[in-house]
Amino acid sequence: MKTGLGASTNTIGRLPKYLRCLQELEDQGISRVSSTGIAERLSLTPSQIRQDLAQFGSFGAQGYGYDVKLLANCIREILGINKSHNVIIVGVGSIGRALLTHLEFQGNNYHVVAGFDTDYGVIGKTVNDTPVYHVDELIDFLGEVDVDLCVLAVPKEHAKHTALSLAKNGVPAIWNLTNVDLELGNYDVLVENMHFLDSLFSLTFYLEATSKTKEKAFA
Amino acid sequence: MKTGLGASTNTIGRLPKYLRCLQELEDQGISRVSSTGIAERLSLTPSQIRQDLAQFGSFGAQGYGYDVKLLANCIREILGINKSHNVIIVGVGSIGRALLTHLEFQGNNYHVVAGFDTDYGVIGKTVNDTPVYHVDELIDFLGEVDVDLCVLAVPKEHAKHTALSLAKNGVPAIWNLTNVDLELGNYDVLVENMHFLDSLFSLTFYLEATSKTKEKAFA
DNA sequence: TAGATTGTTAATCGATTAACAATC
DNA sequence: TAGATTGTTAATCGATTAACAATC
Repeated sequence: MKTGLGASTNTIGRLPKYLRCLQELEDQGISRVSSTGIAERLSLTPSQIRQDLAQFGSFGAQGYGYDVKLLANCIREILGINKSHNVIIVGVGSIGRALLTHLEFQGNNYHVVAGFDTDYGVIGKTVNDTPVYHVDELIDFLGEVDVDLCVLAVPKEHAKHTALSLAKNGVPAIWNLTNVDLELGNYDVLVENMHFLDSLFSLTFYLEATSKTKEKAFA
Repeated sequence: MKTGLGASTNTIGRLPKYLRCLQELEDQGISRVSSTGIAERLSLTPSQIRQDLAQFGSFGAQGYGYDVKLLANCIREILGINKSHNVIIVGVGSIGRALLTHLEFQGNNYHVVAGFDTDYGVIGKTVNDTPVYHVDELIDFLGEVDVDLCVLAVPKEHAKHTALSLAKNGVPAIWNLTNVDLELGNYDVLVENMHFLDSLFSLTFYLEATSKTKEKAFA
C-alpha cells in the first residue's frame, strides 16, 4: 500500500521488528550482523531487509554488514522514537492501568503526562507516576499541554465520542485499543488500531485450517 | 504472502474487519449491504471485498448484495469462531486480568478453562469465573484437558521457556502478548503475536512523517 | 422490464526476490 | 589479494483493481 511517505506500510510495519531483533542481538553481546543474519532470525529474505532499509538510506558497509547499535539507532531515528513525545491515556481501567505499568513508555521517550477517567476510585491518584484526572478536565488540559498522542482505552460505548472530542481538540494521533472502528475521516488525526479480537480470530482461522489439513493426512 | 490454505494472509487479516463491520450494521438494524457499502465503511474497494470472499465461496446474490446476518455467520464459520475452543491463560498479571475481564471470550465461543500464575495473591482464586492455578500444575493440566489455545501474558523474562513448555506439551496455538519474539520453529505450534510496541512505533512514524510534511507546507 | 450487483476473468500495479557490480 | 556483503537494478511474483457477463 502506498503511503506517500516514501515507504510502504509493509516496510514501516517491519521496522519495529528489525529494531526488536537488533535489541536482542545487542543483549546477547553481538555487535555486528549481516542482512542474512537478520533475515534468518526473522524468517525473511536478506533482499527484503536491504530493500526496506534502502528506502531510508545506507546504513551498512560492503563486505562487513551492519553495526548492531548503529543500525538500531538509525531505525529509532527513522521511526521517530528518538524524539520525546507527550502522551495521555484516556480510560484508566484495567487495560489502561496494565499498559501504564507494563509497557515501556518511558524507555522509548514517551512521557505519559496524564490519565483521564470517570471513576473516582482512580481520579486524583497516580498510576505509575502518572496523575489521573476526571475526563471533564480533558479539553482544558489539551488547551494547556501539547499532547502528541493519546492512548484510547475507554469502554466500547464511549469510544466514538471520546475519539471525536480528541480529534476536535487537536490531538494528532490516537492509539485505539477499544476494539471499535473509529470514523474520523473528516478530521486531521492519525488512528492506529490495536484490535485484540482481530488477532485472536486470525489465529483461530489458522488453527482450524491446520487441524483440517491434519485430518486429511490421516484419512 | 502465501499460506498454502487457499487464502493470503492479507485476505485472512481482513475477514475480522468485515465481521466487525457487519456486526455494526446489524446493531444499526441494517439487514442488507452491498460490497460497495462495506467498502465505503472500511475505505477499501468493492472489488477487494468480492475477491476476498470469493476465496471461500459465494455468499451474496446478484442485484441484491449480501444479507448482513447471513454473511456475518458465513465469516464466523470461515474463521472457525462458530466452533467452541478451550483456552488457558498463562500469566494472570494486570494484562492477563484485563483481558479476562474485558475481552469477549465467552461471546465468541472461547471457554477460558484455567489461568496459571506464580503469584499466590491470585492462585486459588477465580478471575471472571476462571480458576487460577500455580504454573507448576500447568503440564499436568495439559495432560488432562484438551487445550486449543493459550494466551501468553507472562513477564518478558519468562516468555521463551514458558512458550517452549507449552509447545512441548501439545498446545497447538499460542497468542503471544509478551512483546518478545518466540523461537519455536522446531515445534508444531502456531504463534500469533500482539506486539503492542510495534503498533505504537508505527503510529509514531506516521506522526513524525506527517508533521515533517506540514513543516514543508509552511516553509 | 430496467437497474443493481454479484462472481469471475483480465489488466494493472506494487512488493518481493534474484542477480550483480561496487567495494570494504 | 580473496571473500564477504552491501546497495541497487532487473525479473518475478502476487495482490489489487477494473471490467463485464450473468442474473436476481
